[in-house]
This record gives sequence, C-alpha cells and structure tokens, in this order.
Amino acid sequence: MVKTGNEMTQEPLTMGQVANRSGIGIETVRFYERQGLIKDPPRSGSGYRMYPEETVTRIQFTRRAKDLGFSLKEIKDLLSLSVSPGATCQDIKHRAEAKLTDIEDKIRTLRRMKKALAKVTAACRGEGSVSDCPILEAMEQGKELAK
Amino acid sequence: MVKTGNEMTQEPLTMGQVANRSGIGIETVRFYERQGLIKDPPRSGSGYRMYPEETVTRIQFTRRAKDLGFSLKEIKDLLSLSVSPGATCQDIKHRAEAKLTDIEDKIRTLRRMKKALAKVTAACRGEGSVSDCPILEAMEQGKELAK
DNA sequence: CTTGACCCTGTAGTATACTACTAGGTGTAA
DNA sequence: TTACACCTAGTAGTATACTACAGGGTCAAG
Repeated sequence: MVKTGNEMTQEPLTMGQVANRSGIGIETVRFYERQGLIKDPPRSGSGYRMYPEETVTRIQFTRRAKDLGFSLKEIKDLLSLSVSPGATCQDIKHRAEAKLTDIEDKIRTLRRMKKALAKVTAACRGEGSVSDCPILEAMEQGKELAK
Repeated sequence: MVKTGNEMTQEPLTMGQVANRSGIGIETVRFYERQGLIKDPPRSGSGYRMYPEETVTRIQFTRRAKDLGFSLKEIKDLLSLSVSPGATCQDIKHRAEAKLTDIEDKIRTLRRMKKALAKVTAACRGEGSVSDCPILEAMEQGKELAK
C-alpha cells in the first residue's frame, strides 16, 4: 500500500499525498497543474509525479489567496511575480489594492440589490393570491426598483 | 425590410422585435427560450416565431429579477408561481426573503475577505523586493489571515 | 429576380472552478 | 499470484449566463 498520510519525511510526494496534505482533491491537484498553478514535477521511472514539499505550500498559498478573493488566474500571476527577479513589493501591493477595490464594488452592488429587494419585500404583506403581489408587480412594472 | 423598431402595434412580434424592445440580444432571447423562461410562441406559416407583446414584459421581469439577485432558474420558478392557481403572495414573499438572506451572506463573506485583505495590505509598506513582502508571506504561512 | 435584412436549427465556444470517468499501468502486501 | 490502492493520460460533465457561429430559408423592396 502506498503511504498516503505520511507526515514526517522530506521525500518526494505523490499526487495523493500532496492532495491530502493540501486538503484538496486529487483531481483538483491535476486541475491546478493544467492551469499552470503548480509546475510539472519530475517523474519517477514509471511516470509517477514526484512532488517537492514546496508544492504543498504553493497550493496552500493558492487556497488562501482564493479565500481573499483572487481568481486562479490572478493567483498564477501572483505566484510568478513572487519568483520574478525584477518584481517589487509594490507590484504585489498594487494587486492587493486593486482586489480590495473589486471587493468593495461587489459589496456596493450587493447592498444596492439588498436595498431594492428589501423595499419591494416590505411592500408585500404576504396575504392573498399571487395576482396582486406587490413584489411581482414591481418586477413586472419596474416601479419601486429605481436604485 | 422587416420592421424592427416598431413601437405601436398590438400585432405579434418577431424575435428581433422582442429583443429590441426588451433591450437584450436575439441570441439571449433564444437562450431564454431554451431555458424555459419564455414559452414557445406560435409560428407563422414559414416557421417564424410570432411573439405576443406579453413576452416583452416577461423578459423585462426576468431582467429586473436578475438585477435583484435571482438566478434564471429561480426566476423561472417565480414566473411559474405567478400563474399557478394555488400559489399565494406568501410563497413569493418567502422566496424574496430567502434571497435577501443570500445577499446578506454574500455581503458578509465579502466583508470578511475585505477585512483580511486590508489587514495584510496595510502590513506592506510597498518597499523592497518581493522576497520579503508581508502580503505574500501571509498567504504562504496563513498568518494574519485568521478571520 | 436579386439583394439584404431577417429568420430557422443545431452546435460550439467563453469564463470560472472544479469534478468525474474511461481504460489502462504500477507497487506492495499477503 | 492475486488483490487493492494508487498512479497515468485524456476526455467529458457540472453550474451559470450567455455569445457566436454554420449553413441554410424567408420576405419585402427595388
């Protein structure tokens, strides 16, 4: 049986081991490889991928960046920036700030949606048939939905 | 030339007319039909779709509901509810309230992301090389990212 | 009767992030 | 030797909401 939960070696890891340690599925590891988020590792004689421990760190980085709102494509850029000799801390900071702006925009959009929806919902007492539901009426006529 | 911006008739509309009046593309009308958001209209002798005016209202409803955060699938439900004899205003209101909760959840998630990202970004003075950028460090080690 | 705007069906591509499956090869223990 | 967990490559499916063809047919004007 291939060791799959092995925690103490410095030896190369198989795909399943990388997946386990990173807390993602094997198919996701393969997917990240296809997307260029992790580089093609060396292979064993029989073609098995032999990952360095570093790959786990890289995947965890990816997951955390994802949790912060970065897309996989943006994370790929971040990762290549992190090893590019000419890159500066400024470059990273700019990206983080741009993402912050993105997030703020999304929040604003959602708040606008929430406000409009709350307004039409409040207008509905929840009584009677659908034929004179103020919510449906608002969506049909576009009244009450101005910003 | 087929009339495409015709505004004053009660006559059936072609697909292009429906698209124009609804402010969406022809391909989107076809897509909405495939999704069951608009029903198959009667056809002319040569197979052209002959839409009732009502279809435009239906598409506009769809667009407004979408702007309020409903998915096309949810809108389809809303539309079938709106013509179902047993349905009540309550049913609609419940859906609206559930969607409101969805939106609030999304806002909360984004706010959490914003807070975490703002924190790591603030830690970066934007100086020096990427090798000791606090933003990248946080994403690698997972420090500073606890809620 | 030709031109050009419009329509038809059906299929495929875009973007995002996976997830699953087929069909087969590898490695180790009992 | 067999069983089983694991690996390989490549392809296809999921969900959401479109968007873009290809290869035809229709209709009205000139």
